[in-house]
Amino acid sequence: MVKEKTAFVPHDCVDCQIRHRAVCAKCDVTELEQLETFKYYRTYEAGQTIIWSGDRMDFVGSVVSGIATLTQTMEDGRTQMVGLLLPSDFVGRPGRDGAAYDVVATTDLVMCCFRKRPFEKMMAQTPHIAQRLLEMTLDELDAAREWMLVLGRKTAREKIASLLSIIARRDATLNLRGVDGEMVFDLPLTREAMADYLGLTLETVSRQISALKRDGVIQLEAKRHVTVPDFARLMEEAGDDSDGGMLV
Amino acid sequence: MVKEKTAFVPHDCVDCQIRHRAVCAKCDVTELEQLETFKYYRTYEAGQTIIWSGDRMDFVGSVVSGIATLTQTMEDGRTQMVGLLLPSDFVGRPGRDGAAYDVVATTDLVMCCFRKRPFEKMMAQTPHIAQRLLEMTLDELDAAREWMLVLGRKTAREKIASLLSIIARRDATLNLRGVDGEMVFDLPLTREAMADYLGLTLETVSRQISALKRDGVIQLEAKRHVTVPDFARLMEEAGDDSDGGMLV
DNA sequence: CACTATCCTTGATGCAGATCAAACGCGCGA
DNA sequence: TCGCGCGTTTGATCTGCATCAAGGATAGTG
Repeated sequence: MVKEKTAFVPHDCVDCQIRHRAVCAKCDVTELEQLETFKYYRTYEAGQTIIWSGDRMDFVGSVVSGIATLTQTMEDGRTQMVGLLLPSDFVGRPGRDGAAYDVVATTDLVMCCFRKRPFEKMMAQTPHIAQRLLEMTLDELDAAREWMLVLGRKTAREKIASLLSIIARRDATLNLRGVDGEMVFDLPLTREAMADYLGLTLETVSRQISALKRDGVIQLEAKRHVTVPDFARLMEEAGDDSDGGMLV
Repeated sequence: MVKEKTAFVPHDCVDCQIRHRAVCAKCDVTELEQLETFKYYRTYEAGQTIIWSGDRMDFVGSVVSGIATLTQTMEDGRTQMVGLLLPSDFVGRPGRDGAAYDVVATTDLVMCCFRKRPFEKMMAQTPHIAQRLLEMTLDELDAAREWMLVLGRKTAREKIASLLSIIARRDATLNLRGVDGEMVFDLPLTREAMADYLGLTLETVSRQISALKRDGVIQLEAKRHVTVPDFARLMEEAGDDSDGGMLV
């Protein structure tokens, strides 16, 4: 891991990269100005825990850049990832003081934080914020339910293919590319993190990735760099119907 | 199944049983009156499908009485339950036209429906509704994530114990009883539905229930009537920490 | 009353994925 | 340059749950 300080530029909301997708997406200029009065930025290094489950939270916020995971852990150490936080995703729950999950940065990460009390107060008065947060939460709920099908009913191979197709699709949207033909991207997760996401062991993840590679569904270089020659094929392997099951 | 018509009394919002927990919980009298202009009731029989995945939805609504399930199905027939709808739970997603899941009544059921367009329009103008829906959606998201841990990391025995403890706890809150010592309730689901919830086969569900009975964790009469002599013991079997992991 | 349909239980067997174990490759610091 | 640590791969073996198969209990029906 390169340890030089990531260049970090706190910025105005007006030219924020995640502005159109984050909680503040619907806010007008006045509302943004109000938000900025209790806004601050924080950076985290790859591997750093951002929030411990059970901790008191005094902020909520959005991921600006980087990737974080949301995980639950049982007493005996079994862990399950329950969410993957990408740029623009929201962290924290207005109206609740304790954190329900561990949040860990898997890459260097920048968060746009809002002090919790003022944010809650503003949310009560600003329908735009509550409305946007509702949309985002409904999307997350759909994603969680999609994931329940993966966890409950798919085979190890299908699970891996599902994860790859999600990452590929997300990466494509983020970079404004289409979802067809050849796709190339980097895995943002270790084998262990993938296992935690999929309810598998890291050995099984490794084996199934090797199998998909052997069968020509994917190619990979340097363990993390993936090429999908035929996305439809990957979708088939995931057990999804061809259109990706995306709803409007 | 007794086929006589369930007595059904459509009623005013003011004396509605689920009023304080449903989407309309925060509405004042004026808002309730407005809601009533595009409200109607529908009844369904046990086993009836309320909504087919992919169908166009022209209403949203709340379960008034009875129980329904939310399920996803893969092309080859594998199914996963992704939600259990109890009285006061919300059905449908404002802003989306197609249904994402099958909704099936597992008992006779009454729904309070709102025509979708007027509801969406009112929601845009009535912060109370969007705020309440946000709270409810956040709760569902937490439940879904809790369930991801169950699906991804728990053993069959733990899964069954988890399901039983959820039903027991929910039943206790519904009937204003405490969560300690002996608890008695009826299973609202068939073995097959439990299997679909837990990502198991119905045979495994049956075996594990028998095992829990044999080990004295539960007693049961007539296949569906459950007595839990010691709730803490059940929680242990579920692999949860003793307090039930409930957050404020 | 037998007849049928559901729902449930129990048994025998097989297999997908967990577990245990070893070793590889690469970047980094000494 | 060597060696160490981490992420990863691969192999051997074990096991929890699925699968296949049969039969029991209960309620509704002709």
